[in-house]
Amino acid sequence: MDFIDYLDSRPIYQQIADRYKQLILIGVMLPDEQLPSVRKLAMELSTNPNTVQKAYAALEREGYVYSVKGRGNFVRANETLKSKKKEELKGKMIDLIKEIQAVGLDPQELFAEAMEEAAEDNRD
Amino acid sequence: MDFIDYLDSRPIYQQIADRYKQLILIGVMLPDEQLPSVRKLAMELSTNPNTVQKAYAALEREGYVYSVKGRGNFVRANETLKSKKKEELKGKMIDLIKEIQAVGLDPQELFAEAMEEAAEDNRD
Amino acid sequence: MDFIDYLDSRPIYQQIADRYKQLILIGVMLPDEQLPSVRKLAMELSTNPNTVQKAYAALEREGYVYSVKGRGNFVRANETLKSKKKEELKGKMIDLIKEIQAVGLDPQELFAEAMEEAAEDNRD
Amino acid sequence: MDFIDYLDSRPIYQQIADRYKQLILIGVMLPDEQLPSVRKLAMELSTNPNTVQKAYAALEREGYVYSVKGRGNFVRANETLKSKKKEELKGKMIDLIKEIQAVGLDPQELFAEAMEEAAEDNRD
DNA sequence: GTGGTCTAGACCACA
DNA sequence: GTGGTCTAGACCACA
Repeated sequence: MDFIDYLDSRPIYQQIADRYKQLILIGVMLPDEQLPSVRKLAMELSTNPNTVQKAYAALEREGYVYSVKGRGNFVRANETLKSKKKEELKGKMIDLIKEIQAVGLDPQELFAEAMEEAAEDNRD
Repeated sequence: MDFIDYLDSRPIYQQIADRYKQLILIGVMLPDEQLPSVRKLAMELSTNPNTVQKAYAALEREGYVYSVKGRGNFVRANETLKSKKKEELKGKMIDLIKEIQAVGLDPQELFAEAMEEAAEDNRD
Repeated sequence: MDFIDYLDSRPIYQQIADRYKQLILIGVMLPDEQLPSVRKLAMELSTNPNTVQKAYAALEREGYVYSVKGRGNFVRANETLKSKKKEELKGKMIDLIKEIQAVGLDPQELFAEAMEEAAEDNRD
Repeated sequence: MDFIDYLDSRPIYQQIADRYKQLILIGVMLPDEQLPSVRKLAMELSTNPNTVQKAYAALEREGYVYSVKGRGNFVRANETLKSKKKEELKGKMIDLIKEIQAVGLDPQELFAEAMEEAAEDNRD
């Protein structure tokens, strides 16, 4: 259950937030389901409560969860979340496409090759 | 000629390195051509010489330039550079594809939409 | 009858107190009418009795109800209540007006626009 | 220059952020002007650098400043900021209007009285 | 020097 | 018990 990767260049609070975004978007965590308490998750991940707090604050700010004082953090009904995440990912894809074009390569070809390799990785 | 964008989230040394990588890959800078001296470029960009030094070090480490003590930095023959850059970009693309799949979206569809929007941006 | 909104940023005890203030001010609850017991209301709202207790204490402190030991909580005669609430709201309005002026906007114009939008919301 | 008010119910980081929002919106701080460094402002306000950091992070997230690693935080060109702030304030005004209507008072009348009193306060 | 992240630990409001 | 804020102090990347 330990999903912190110290080799990952993303800061810890970001990894935690990203992980929960994913769990919410794919429906593993359902609306109004409670997230682990700040302290409990900090213990489980052997990290500092402040770090978890920072992750939860980001999740609330971006509309993934709502926080009730004295009760805990809960998953928000995710009406628009998926399309928001899609826009975010599309933005990343556009940036990458431009970077590819900037050095004179063909995005379509590179995408196709990457899809193949990604499929191979998944088979492992 | 000022190619530093302070609104860009990449650190400055990274922006400088990326810019020269691009110039070399697309052939604007030719093999054995000399890069501006650290001091001169630092002046031109009104940035810290340490920063330019760091960018040049990165370029050398990644094989884009070679450095001659007391003479300066020069563009390497770019035989294998292009394929190396391609691998780097493919790696990024694979990561992004996995992120897209992780939230249950279709990479092919998202790529197609991103290509359209990137084309629109270029028309501006 | 459940008037707690977990998406509301106000703490729960505050929401309960505000709700009763409103019921009393508009005359739905009449002078000397008894409020539900702490336990009963806590059950109805599936919340903590401490929370209801805190709401009732606030109502008493602000003069909306009086408490009789061993009997319960009762609505106070609302002679001056309405004008007190009005002063409270006017205080909030003054703060908001000052905040609007502090950034160089026109309170009158903003108020007019807000009134229109509030009317639209009510039509829903 | 000390703009922290310990009697204010807003948290310190919020007060700092609000103060700079105001300075930027009314044009006291101009685009690309540098904010005091995190450490320096913390010293000036006798508060903790983390608290200032939190305020600056909020300002960046909301588009008021941009942050350059190793250089500092700078005011962003405020094209859309003013209209964003206006919407924020209008939202507050709408909430307040609804609260006024909920207890059967007349928002227009209360607004007029508040304007008068706000004017008196300013004369002090 | 600059900003950003993190730990350890305290304290408060709230349920 | 819960979340939120804050202090003190360390450490890292970057300019």
